[in-house]
Amino acid sequence: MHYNFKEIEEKWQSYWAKNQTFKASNGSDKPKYYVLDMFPYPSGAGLHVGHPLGYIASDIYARYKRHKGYNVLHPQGYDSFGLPAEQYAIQTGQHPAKTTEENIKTYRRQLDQIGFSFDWSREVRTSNPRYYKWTQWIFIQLFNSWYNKDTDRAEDISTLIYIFKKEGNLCVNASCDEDIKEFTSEQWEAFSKKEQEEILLQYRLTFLSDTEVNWCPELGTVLANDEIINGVSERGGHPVVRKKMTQWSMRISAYAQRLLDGLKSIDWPQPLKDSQTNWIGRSQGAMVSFNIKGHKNKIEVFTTRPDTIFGVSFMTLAPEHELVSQITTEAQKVEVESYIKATSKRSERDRMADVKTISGAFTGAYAIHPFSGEKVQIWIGDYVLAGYGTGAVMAVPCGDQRDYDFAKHFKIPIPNIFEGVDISEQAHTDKEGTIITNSDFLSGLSYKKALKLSIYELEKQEIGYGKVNYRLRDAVFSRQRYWGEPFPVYYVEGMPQMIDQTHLPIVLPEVEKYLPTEDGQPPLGNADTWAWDSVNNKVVVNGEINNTSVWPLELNTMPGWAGSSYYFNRYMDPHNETEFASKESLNYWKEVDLYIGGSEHATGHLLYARFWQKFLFDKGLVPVDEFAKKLINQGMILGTSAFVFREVGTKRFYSKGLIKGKKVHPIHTDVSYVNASDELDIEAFKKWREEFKDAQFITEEDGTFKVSREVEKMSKSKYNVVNPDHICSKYGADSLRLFEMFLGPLEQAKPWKTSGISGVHSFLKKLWKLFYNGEEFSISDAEPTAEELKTLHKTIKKVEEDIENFSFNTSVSTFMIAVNEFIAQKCNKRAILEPLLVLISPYAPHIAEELWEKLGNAESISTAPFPIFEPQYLVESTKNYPVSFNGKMRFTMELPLDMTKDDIEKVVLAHQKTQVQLAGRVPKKIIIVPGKIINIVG
RNA sequence: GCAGAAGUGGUGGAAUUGGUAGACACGUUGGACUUAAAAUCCAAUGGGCAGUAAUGCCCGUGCGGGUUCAAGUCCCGCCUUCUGUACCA
Repeated sequence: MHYNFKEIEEKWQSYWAKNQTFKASNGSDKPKYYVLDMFPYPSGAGLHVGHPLGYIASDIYARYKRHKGYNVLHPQGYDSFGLPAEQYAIQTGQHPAKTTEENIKTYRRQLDQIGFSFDWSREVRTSNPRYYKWTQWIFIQLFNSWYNKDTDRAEDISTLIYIFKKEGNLCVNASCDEDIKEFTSEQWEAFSKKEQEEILLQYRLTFLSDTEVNWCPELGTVLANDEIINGVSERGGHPVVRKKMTQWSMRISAYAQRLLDGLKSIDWPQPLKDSQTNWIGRSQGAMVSFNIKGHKNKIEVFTTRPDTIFGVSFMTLAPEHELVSQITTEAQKVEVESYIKATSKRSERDRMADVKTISGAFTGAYAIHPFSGEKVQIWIGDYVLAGYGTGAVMAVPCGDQRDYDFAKHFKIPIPNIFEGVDISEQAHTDKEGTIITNSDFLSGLSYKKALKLSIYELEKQEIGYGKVNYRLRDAVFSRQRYWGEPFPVYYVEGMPQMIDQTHLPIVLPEVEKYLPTEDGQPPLGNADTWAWDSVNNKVVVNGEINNTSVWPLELNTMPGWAGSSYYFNRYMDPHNETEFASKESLNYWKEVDLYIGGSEHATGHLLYARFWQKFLFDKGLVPVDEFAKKLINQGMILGTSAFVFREVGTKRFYSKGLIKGKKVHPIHTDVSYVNASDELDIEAFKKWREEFKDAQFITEEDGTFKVSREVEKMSKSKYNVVNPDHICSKYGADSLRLFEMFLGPLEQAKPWKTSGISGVHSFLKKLWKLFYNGEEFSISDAEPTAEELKTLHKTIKKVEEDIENFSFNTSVSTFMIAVNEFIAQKCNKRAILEPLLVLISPYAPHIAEELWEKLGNAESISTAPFPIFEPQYLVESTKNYPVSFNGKMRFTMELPLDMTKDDIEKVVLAHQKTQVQLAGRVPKKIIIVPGKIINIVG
């Protein structure tokens, strides 16, 4: 009977669904294991073969852990809020919920046909009100919290109010806004309710503020830094400008140090940790304030090199710096203003693209060096960024290349403060091994000592203080979009009020149009029923707004990362209506043991999720402060594009071998019209491209027309997308699963070539045939031979090691070797093939279930115990030694493993081939590593 | 510029602590079966040289050095590609 994968796969997929085979329970005698995939955004294009790669790997691991006796949680869901559904709604008027629902159906069908062992009873969708109720709830918790630096954790806002009442804010050490006024307890009590609210807002972990944001006019929304690539929007490639807006922000900066420290405790890929470390951007240094001659204002700067403070010969402010207009002298006014005008015109993108051109202007003002009292010129220049540090730098041209270039360009003096260092060509940026000179009390000191002493003196003379600075900015949390979580917020006299959590969820209102309103309000501004009745606690029509009991609701929605920042906790208890997850379920599952997903989320989702987890931990809402113990980034699957060559100016196409010397133009052709030997189906191509239906095709001598191949990112526009549906219907899900793993190491980017799938497909056919004698299912209960046991146990050993190391590609080879050997041994013994099926079952579960059932097992193979490796079957008595001469292997010799070195030496030297190799020479040295190698030197 | 990863046959890729480089596949070539095709099976397949042949020799893991009895693997110096990030004071 032949291997009918279609029938088998449908049969077992419905069996698993009907019997809820993979349903996990919150409690078991077995140890727990939580395997998670990054849940997908259900896009309209459906899945291509690149998407399931990580899901297959995690599924293999989850199934393996079940065989190993674990209670495995392996859920799946959808990150279903997002821009594409909204864009589609703008174009067609179709409600995003409907588009999303349809896309999810496609995704589910595609996922189901691959045979994943997901526990679908726990599915979550971020756009479902029953889910985003808890997203809104967490937002409220953040609003009601502040970060106490003394206890180094988030605390309830009531503890802050208590302190304010008791002693004002003078002794409060909090992560908060920078421009906070000091007040006493009496002053606090004297503030109006609104004033108190305004102050508290400066401390809350989510807060409203006027921030410079990345505004994308084309998309009509704000973008986060990680949504911008090279100065344009990640989605659509539209220009992005800076704009001031009142926005919700998340005080992630409060957690900067803990986010950094936490990286040490988690097993995540080093490149990913590095990019988070970079993104957080910790730098240690000092704040220094410089007095300005003739002004009472001071210029605050942050520097990592206070040890070089005597090398300061000028200061540079960002053109946007607030002091610029105040300090510029009459004489310099025209020059400074025209410079500011010129730089503000330059887009962010121009500034980034052009870092070589040096530009700036002198303000005419002077600062006073805090130690030497000398006059220091104050310049403005666009190499200083308004958004980093204080927007001003103390320039040390001898120690910083940008300062050096600026000084050279504007002929500003470059004093040298490094002993014995030549700075005539470039700045000296090395710290180690350099001695400071010409620096008053710092002269003669090394970098380390000078650094310490300079900070000590700054603090003693109250000129500055040591400080740690982070590049990490607070995260803007408002989006001017429709298809996102609404905020549980209404406004009373402009002050935000949280809706009581008992009234959640606040459900997204219906709108006529999904575009921003004509007066520039976000899309929710189009809603008629979007006001909060604070007496009856419900959403009512806008007409009822009376500013006494009915108030306007927030018009922004939350960003895409809101829903994905805690979903892994929700899977633990997804149907709970009273908590986002019960204490018991959280304490049982604790954290994700294995998380698989793409590295593109390094500084987005994976940072925000860690932030929320730490916050929830501080509030005692989750038991651990890192949500994923181990993380693996699966590599991208690339497409193998195909090109045909068209002669320029004609309708003639030339086969790949004939283009030499001709003027041809490559054109992408759809990869489905090309076979494994790179031959084009000309008729199919003509049909596909109407304009070429009468084109001429010049073939090779053998009559074939060959295309040229190139590896590129898999994308619709390159016609190189391979749909898993086609693979499943032609070869089956088990073949797809095996092949995706066989392509190469999980974490590596690798090209897809459909032709290779015949290898794994014929492997499955061979496996099937092991159980059949012609048409008859035939299995023997005879005792296995030593050879058969050896093959089985070396396979068990290798496969187990490979899975533990996530080396899935090599275990597929191991299966092939095993099956090839069993065929050679003509083995059809139950004692061998039954354990073999369990080994293969995580990879190719359908065929394994079918043969397992045919062997007479009543229960699904999915919880059958993993075979135990027994080393005794691999014990060898002899070794086929490679015999090398001067390191080059010449021949092999079969020798007993218990032979002594002396005996081996004697036998080898006596060997006739050894005599031939030596050709009369006497060996200088003989290296014998028992069980490994023999090397004769001489 | 900075950070990270990687360079092995025609292709994807194997190769515990340094110990027989190219496992396993794809592709290619030849053969068997077939009216034919598909499917299946068998054989060969890193490059070069010599030999009728068995076989033998030389060269080979990006490049140049080094350590070692022995290097894809370790050390030093380069080159190239990919990914991320970028005037971060």
